Amino acid sequence: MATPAPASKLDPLVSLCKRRGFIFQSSEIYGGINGFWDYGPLGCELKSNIKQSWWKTMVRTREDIVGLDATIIMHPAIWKASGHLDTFSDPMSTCKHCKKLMRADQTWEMLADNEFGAAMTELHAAGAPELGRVTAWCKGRGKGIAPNLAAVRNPDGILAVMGASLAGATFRNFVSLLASDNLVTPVQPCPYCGGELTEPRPFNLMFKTIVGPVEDPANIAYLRPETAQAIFAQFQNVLATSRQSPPFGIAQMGKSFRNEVTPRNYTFRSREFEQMELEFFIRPDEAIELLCGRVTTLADMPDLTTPQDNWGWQVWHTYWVEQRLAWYRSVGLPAASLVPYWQQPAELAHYARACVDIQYAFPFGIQELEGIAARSDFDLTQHQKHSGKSMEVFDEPLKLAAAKLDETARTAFVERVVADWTARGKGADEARAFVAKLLDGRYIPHVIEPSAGVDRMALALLCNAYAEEQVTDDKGKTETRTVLRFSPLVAPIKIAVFPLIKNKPELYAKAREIFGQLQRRWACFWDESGAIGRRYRRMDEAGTPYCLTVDFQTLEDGTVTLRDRDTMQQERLTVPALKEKLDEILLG
RNA sequence: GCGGGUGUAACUCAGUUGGUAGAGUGCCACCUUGCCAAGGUGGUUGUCGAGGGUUCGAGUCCCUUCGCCCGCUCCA
Repeated sequence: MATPAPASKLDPLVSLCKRRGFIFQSSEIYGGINGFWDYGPLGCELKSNIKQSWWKTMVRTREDIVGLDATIIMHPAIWKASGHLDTFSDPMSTCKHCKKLMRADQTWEMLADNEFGAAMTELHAAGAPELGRVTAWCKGRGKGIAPNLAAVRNPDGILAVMGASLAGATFRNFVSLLASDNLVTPVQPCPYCGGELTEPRPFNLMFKTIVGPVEDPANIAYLRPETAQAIFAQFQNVLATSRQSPPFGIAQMGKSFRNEVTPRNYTFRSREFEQMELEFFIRPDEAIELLCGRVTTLADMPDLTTPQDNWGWQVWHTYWVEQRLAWYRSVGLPAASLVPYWQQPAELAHYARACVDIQYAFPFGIQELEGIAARSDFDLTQHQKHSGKSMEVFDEPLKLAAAKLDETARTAFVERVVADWTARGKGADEARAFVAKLLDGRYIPHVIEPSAGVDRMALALLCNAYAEEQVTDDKGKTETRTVLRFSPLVAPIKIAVFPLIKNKPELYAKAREIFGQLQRRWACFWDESGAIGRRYRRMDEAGTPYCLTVDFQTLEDGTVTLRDRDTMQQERLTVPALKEKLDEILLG
């Protein structure tokens, strides 16, 4: 009867993370709090290295992306405009029988779409439903289709009493009565099994707070559920001050908050988490056509290494997928562990033209690290509508290009765009207004959004790095060596410095001197206690790629030994040579 | 939110029919040590997840609650 709990595949890693100081449970001394995690001494270095690498790759080493650091709490209207206030706060119901959770406002629609609903419609359509037919169905097919419907569970008892009230009932009332155990109060039926649904409960996935000391509903604000909206809200300010114009991007890292229904899988789905997001603003394809004559699409098999003026949104989107994959590889996730997933058209949000998830093969399943969405001009348009402020850019080259068109070419272009838009289900008036602006050099930029999770990346790196290996010593004794094989680029500690023996003052002093030098460049760790082998193994568990040991030969010729974490081999080299070597490796 | 499992030292775990908590590892100090969890000596650690109840007495039995893990919903 007592089935043993299946062990989590993450358990050994969770244990190591606590033991070595990577990750602790938040508020542990008070019993913890669900969905929140703290990063200890090694964990915060790891996270910091991830973020630094991202920032360097995305912002510092590019001329077309600039940074932003916006607040976590913003004007609540932002979340109205973005759609979060509506989509993040659906009332939900749970079926008391089959335990499924669903949006309360969709239960009737779901019912209408399935076999259960069809059967109900048929029975109800008889006008004044005949008890006999209803009873027959409940005793027959109903058992398979809606096993938890009250009338199916107790057809004779319930239906006998209920006959009168069923006559003349509306469809919903009819079904609701059949779902009712007490025969009187209609209950919401579960579209999956006919069971009774709970009262709709508000499910707000956004954290609410109050701005100012007065606890008044008028002062309600939200902790941001994503960092990206601030980028849109500050779009015009950045545009005006950064001397950038599309194509260009705005990058931001920071905390976000979601009241997740089920925080699970260690830090993977946390309620407070950190994101690294880019909004890369591009010209609409119609503008590219005016500027370059035609739009480059994936069908042209473009070279994706260097951005080109004639790229359309599709090429930009794929470019960013490639760029992001390259970054994951560069910080140590093997290409084979990364699984890009192209969302099917039916899965896309209504505003998205394409979305690729970059997934990692976690021990608990293949899960998303980053989503790269082509969001068209949806977000900026929303903010323009809600704020009343223009989100357009003025594009001088575009205006000049448009001015060169003669009357026939101009008309042809307009008609082509209108035809294209109406074919995609948009209004002709809307299309004409867009073209008119475009010919004047004005448009709302489209956007490609690579949005990555810092904590998820940290977890992926930990999972990827974790290894237990069997090592056999000189005496033939075999034991397990636990090692975190981080790329040196993200390793919390880059190099540890040991005096071979601590009770020889000259040796000790020399080691301290070298440690002092190295510390100015990299995250270093000093360890003088215990045998040398033990110190090496301690650093293996911390994922430190190099250990430097100062011995008696150091005093003679200035060389030290450098021990490699992965091969456990040593090489002897001078301190300047070592600095050069590490610089080469750690510059990335 | 629902169901199942689980919670004892920093980590891994033992703890009998209820009788007042232990092992290994780690960690710290000293000695020893010329390079892979070496040896010796000494030391350190617990609201037994929390709260309540039953009892003369609860880590152990009952109730409540919280966290974690495993399954249903979410997508950074």
